[in-house]
Amino acid sequence: MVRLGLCCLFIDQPIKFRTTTATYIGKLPRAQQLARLSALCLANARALFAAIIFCGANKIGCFRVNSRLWPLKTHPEAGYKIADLPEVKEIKAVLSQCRQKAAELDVRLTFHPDQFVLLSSPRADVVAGSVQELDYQAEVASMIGADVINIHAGGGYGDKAAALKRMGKVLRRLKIPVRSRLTIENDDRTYSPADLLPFCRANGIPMVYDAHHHRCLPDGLSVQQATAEAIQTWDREPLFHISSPRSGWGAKQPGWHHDYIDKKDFPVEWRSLDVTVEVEAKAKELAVLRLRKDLSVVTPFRRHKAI
DNA sequence: AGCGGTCAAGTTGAT
DNA sequence: ATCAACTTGACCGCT
Repeated sequence: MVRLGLCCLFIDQPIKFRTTTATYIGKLPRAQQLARLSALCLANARALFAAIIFCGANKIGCFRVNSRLWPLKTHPEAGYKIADLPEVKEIKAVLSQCRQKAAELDVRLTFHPDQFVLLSSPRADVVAGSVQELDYQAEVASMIGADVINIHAGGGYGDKAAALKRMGKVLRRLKIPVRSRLTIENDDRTYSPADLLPFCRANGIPMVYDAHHHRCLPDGLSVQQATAEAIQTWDREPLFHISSPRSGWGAKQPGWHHDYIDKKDFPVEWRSLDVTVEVEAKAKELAVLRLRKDLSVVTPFRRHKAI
């Protein structure tokens, strides 16, 4: 019943996503920059195709796509349009194959923009950069058929209600490809499910429920309550996150991720649900495969609702 | 081939 | 003040 998801990388499979640095790219003439970036984008498109094949063959029903699939896409100097890359046709063709293969194998695709994407920041430049990054990820998401772009609510800035209000105003200005995919996840420091659920309901944003973060930042809601309320915010298959603490729940840093998932950390309330659970564990595909074995959950042939 | 230094970005909490 | 974490170590340049 539960669809397990793999996050971004492999440790055992020879599937690698490549990247570069702005410092290195900045030393090249523009034509060489674009040639280099083009090669990376094409290599990453092919790696994504291989990742989808692997997931399909191993009954991993979801794959989270690396934010750097197109490296430096929104960088102020090195940034580029995909149409400017010499191999744009090949890149688009492979990504189209990714979409088709993911649909055929029922591998759900998601994005999780990194920590710099903050719609609640009081700084206009931070919000503008965040929107640019979301536009980029939505461009790729549209090409490959990904239905989720999941972010955190950001910092508290000493006044969480004001921060959420700022984010609410930004939401109304997002373009459809971003807005229709955007989800918000509870984090382990600032925003609990109780903080986010009213906001998500009011704004029609699905909430990604992370049970590990919820344990790190409790709010009076039980796992069962948070689960039920999170599901209510979704108009398609809900998305949850699971991870285990590196050094136990009593450690100073329970938020740090372990290599694998301790099956006791997987909420029993989730076992019979039709949901996607992304596995955040450093052992990557090995952790997903071990967790499925531990849970004796077989990913069924069940399609999620695409956008 | 191996290894050390470096990498765009924001915010938080530990040290 | 610095650092590590965050969805993730990868890459360049020197030896």
